[in-house]
Amino acid sequence: MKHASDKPTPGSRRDLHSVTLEDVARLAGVSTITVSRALNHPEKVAAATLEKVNRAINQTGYVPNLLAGGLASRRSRLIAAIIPSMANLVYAETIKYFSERLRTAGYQVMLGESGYPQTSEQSLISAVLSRRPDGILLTGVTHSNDCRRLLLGAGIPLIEIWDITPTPLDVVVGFSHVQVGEQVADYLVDKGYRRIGSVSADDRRAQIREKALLSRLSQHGISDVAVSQVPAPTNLRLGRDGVARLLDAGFRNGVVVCSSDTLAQGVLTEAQSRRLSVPDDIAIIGFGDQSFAADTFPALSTVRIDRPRMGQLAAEALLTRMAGEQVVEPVIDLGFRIIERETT
Amino acid sequence: MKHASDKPTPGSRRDLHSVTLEDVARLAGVSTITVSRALNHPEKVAAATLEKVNRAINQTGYVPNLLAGGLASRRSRLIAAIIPSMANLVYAETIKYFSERLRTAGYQVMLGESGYPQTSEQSLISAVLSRRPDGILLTGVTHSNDCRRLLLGAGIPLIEIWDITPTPLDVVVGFSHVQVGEQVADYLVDKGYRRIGSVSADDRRAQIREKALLSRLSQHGISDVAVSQVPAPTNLRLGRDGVARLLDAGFRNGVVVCSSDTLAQGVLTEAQSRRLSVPDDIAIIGFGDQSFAADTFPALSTVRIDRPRMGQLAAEALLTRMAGEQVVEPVIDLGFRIIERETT
DNA sequence: GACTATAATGTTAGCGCTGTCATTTGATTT
DNA sequence: AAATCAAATGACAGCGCTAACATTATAGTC
Repeated sequence: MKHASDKPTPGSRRDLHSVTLEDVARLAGVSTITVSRALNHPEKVAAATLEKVNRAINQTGYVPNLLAGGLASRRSRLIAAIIPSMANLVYAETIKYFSERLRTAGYQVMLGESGYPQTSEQSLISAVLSRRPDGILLTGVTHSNDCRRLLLGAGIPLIEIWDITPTPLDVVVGFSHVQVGEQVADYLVDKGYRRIGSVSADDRRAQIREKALLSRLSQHGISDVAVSQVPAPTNLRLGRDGVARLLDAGFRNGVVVCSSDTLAQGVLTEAQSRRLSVPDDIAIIGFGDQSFAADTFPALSTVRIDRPRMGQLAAEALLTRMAGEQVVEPVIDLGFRIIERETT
Repeated sequence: MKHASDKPTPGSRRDLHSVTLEDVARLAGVSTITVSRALNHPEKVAAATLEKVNRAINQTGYVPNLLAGGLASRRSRLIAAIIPSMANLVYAETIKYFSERLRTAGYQVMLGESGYPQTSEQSLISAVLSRRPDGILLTGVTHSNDCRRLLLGAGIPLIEIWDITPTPLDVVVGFSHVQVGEQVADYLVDKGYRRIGSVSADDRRAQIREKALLSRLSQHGISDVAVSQVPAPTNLRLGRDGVARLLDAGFRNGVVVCSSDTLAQGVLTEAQSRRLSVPDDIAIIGFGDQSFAADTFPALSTVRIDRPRMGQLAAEALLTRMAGEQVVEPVIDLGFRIIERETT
């Protein structure tokens, strides 16, 4: 028997929340299923009944229990989004648009961070799946075999983003990091740069871009590229330190390719602190076109990814798949654009 | 009997996941409750049985269903954290430490963003409560009456952060924004500054700091403070524009107080673009001591909030409350520290 | 060796909701 | 007026799990 103490102290196990559908139904003088319908399929309920039910809901302060609802209907209305890190705004923006679209469709997005080395991606995915999400958004296209098995086994729609692959688990929305590296190489050579340096994070996609950059540069006859690797996640300090190594080794009058705008801003800062003129003494190109890139001084040249669109398209694709339909084009290449501003 | 088609197409409604406790129990030759115990209270199960069960779990690829578990046990092992915006790294870091601690205790943290004007905080909280979290972290201490009612009615532990109040809903971990404003005023006056400007976001806590700043300054006999308000969330551009208004109105040889480090970085950038020397022509102080603050050029003076500690203490308090215990000190003032670097 | 304490496991009854199918009601048709 | 149909509502079972109690096996006591 639940026993009420005088004060509804939060944390007391006496679940004030246990206003259930049944309580509402009783008050409204209808059956529980009618209340359920009033909530989930109001069009199937007579207007007068609907009103009675709504009044009862307000009176009781009823808050539906989606654990129960999800269990019964096998639809949790939960979407899991797995990103490397919340601390990287590059992902945050995609997720923002993704969530926004899904929220309007009645889903809640739950975030999972895969960037923690302590917990394996495998156990993250397990934890996430135990909430029985209706769909999953994954950042990146590389997954261990165990993860693939888990994910595929869940039998729910899977969207991969931030990369592209001819063989997605289900649907992929992204762009080619190889192409980014190559086009940046072409762009820089085209602009007349011959001395080229790279400050790049050690994460997989940054490495792919760098590798593609280097290989394309060597096709252009440039093979003595100064490379400085820094650990992900990136920050101003890492950019400064990364370019400092290059500079201290004599790098000058060239362009530094950075694997993120944050790194690029660090490079810019270091250049300023050494009274180097940008882009004359040292040119810089970033990656991501984050909001601050246009507003640094001088304004940062970078590679623009349409992150809002990535989030929206991912959401649309997921919605389509969750409706049980096939997506017309399961591999969506968003492309990218080199934005020339003042640092190159 | 589950029937596998050739390809386990994700999205097909045939729930491959429906490996249940019962399947595992049958395979292991025990009852379902024993499997449940092996998972949740392994110390109560004989070692040999535990091994049998684990083998069966691996063989079947069983993934627990926390919707069912949560419904039955009335413990979802879910914590909701409500922050104004993911896009603000100031919150992200607190949340990071908060989540980390809770993860080790077996909880998952679900994020909710309250910063979206479209959806009311009220409906956000409703949505969140419908997942029956075991606890909630709230950013800020100001809530509408409806929200208070909802939150208190949920009967779960509530932690408020990023501010302080003598009357928390349950437990609050934060610091006094009024004190920040006052101490910054004292510090600047003490340093000899007499011309003072403010570039501040229009969010509640920033406004409190600004108000306290102004009122303390006027106690010091300084009342002609140039104020420039910008909309939250802040970014570099807003900082530049905000200070530009001040500068264009003739502000010079003074210090600009910013409501965030991001804004301060924008001010710094604008100063650079105008070839103003910092701190001589214009001094700057930020707020937050985000990771980049120490690495700008010149390095940014700011107000340090111990965000990791805020997250950890919030987690500890929540854990204590969820264990049914009372927190010794329900109002935890973390304080803050003015960090003098090179811009003041 | 009968008796008690303890550890290990099982049985039963829901948790709060929704899918499915059944029933009732009133309107429409012929 | 009987037959037909759609709209509105309800009864019932069960989603997958665990709390609470019941039972059985094992060890410890005198």
